[in-house]
Amino acid sequence: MTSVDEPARSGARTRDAARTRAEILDVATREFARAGYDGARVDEIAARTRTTKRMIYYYFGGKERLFTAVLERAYGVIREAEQRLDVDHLDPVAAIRRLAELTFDHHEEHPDFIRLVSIENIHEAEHIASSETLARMGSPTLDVIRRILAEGRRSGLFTADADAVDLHAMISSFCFFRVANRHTFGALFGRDLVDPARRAHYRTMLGDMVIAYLTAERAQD
Amino acid sequence: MTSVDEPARSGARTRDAARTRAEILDVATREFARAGYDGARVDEIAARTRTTKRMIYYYFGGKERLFTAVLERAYGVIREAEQRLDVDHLDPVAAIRRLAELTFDHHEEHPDFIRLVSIENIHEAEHIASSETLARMGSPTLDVIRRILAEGRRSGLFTADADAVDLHAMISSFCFFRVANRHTFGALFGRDLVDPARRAHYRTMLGDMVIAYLTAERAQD
DNA sequence: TGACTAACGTACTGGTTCGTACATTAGTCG
DNA sequence: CGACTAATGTACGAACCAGTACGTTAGTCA
Repeated sequence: MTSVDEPARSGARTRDAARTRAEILDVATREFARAGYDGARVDEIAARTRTTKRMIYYYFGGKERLFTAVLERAYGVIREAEQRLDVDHLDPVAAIRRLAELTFDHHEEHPDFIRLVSIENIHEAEHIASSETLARMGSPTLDVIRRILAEGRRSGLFTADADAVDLHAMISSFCFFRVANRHTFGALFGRDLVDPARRAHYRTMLGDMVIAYLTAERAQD
Repeated sequence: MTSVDEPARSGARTRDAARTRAEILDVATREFARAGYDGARVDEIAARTRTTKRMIYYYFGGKERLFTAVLERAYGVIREAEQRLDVDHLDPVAAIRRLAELTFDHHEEHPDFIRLVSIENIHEAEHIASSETLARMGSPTLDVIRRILAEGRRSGLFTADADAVDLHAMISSFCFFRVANRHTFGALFGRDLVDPARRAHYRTMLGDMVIAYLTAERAQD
């Protein structure tokens, strides 16, 4: 999540539309992630920016559309990270592991993003549905997974029945749950899934799980 | 989720504390699951029961404590299902599969429960933390998993490095994500994870994944 | 440099929503 | 059967909160 520049030359208030917009988005991301859509307060967002509530309506047109803009930017960040990934030089096993680790790392580093996705699901993805930006934004990862799976199957390493979208769901499940549900899981089972001391363990476990699934022999359905 | 009895003998309004309480809980479960904690409306819950808002405060003392009561009952339902499970007669591989399928089925059949857990995580499990009922309520599943893993290791079927809590997290991840994130996942990747036509596929995939992980050979850490 | 517009601020409103004060009735037990 | 209490209903208030009407200033370009 790109953050806003410094106070813009020594105290003197300057007009800067881009900066104001970005600052509102930054603060709104935190506020929506903190309290959910209905729990978030437009006044609170305004108070934490150097501008006023009026500007939120001026630039975004309302709470609903502000939330949509927040989502668009948050998804944009992970899409960028995915596009930067290069696994063409790796063998299929290492490539899948690398890809899974990218998701693992991104989710861990962006808990606000995870919370926003949870919130958006409570609202049945209505904001995504109404966003052209998000509709157009495909997933580079899916193409990468497809290429790796094809190569893995060709070389006889992977079983034939794995689907790219399913595999993406499998990887995301583990990474998402660990961050999204750490509070209830911790409270009920007494284990902090995001404890730094166990980070490497879970990162390895994820790769082991995916590779085991892809390389296991099993009856075809 | 046990539902409330029929209109209580032919129209005539009778006083029945247990029934009123249960009816409020039923309706509140739906309302909180529908809209989240802050999105839920106490007036709306009252309107959908045969009693009034006054009763909600009379029995539960407030919105916050009503939500806690809703959580307690929802968790109680899955704990009951877990306790009914009997896998002692199965071999370790079949037993783990059966256990995973129980979670899979329960999550699919109780989307409201999944939503409540998501909502509770947004609120950082504060209601669970304040509930003695939930604190006392351990997880029977964990004991079952421990027994199966021990048996699996002893017979040489399973690798030594699998932990019961981790395995529970792995199974829950997949089952939870599929239901909780179906909206955003569907909107972004064009696949409905809860499509009945794919139900058997994902149910098998879950078992395959877990068994593959448990039976794979890998370097010890 | 003056006019024009994008960017910004203040103050307010109308509706909503949690919670409660007050009044009432059904069941029960001595 | 009369008194007592658990259970229930009505009406209202006070705070909150999304959104806006109205007014002002900074930058820019002819």
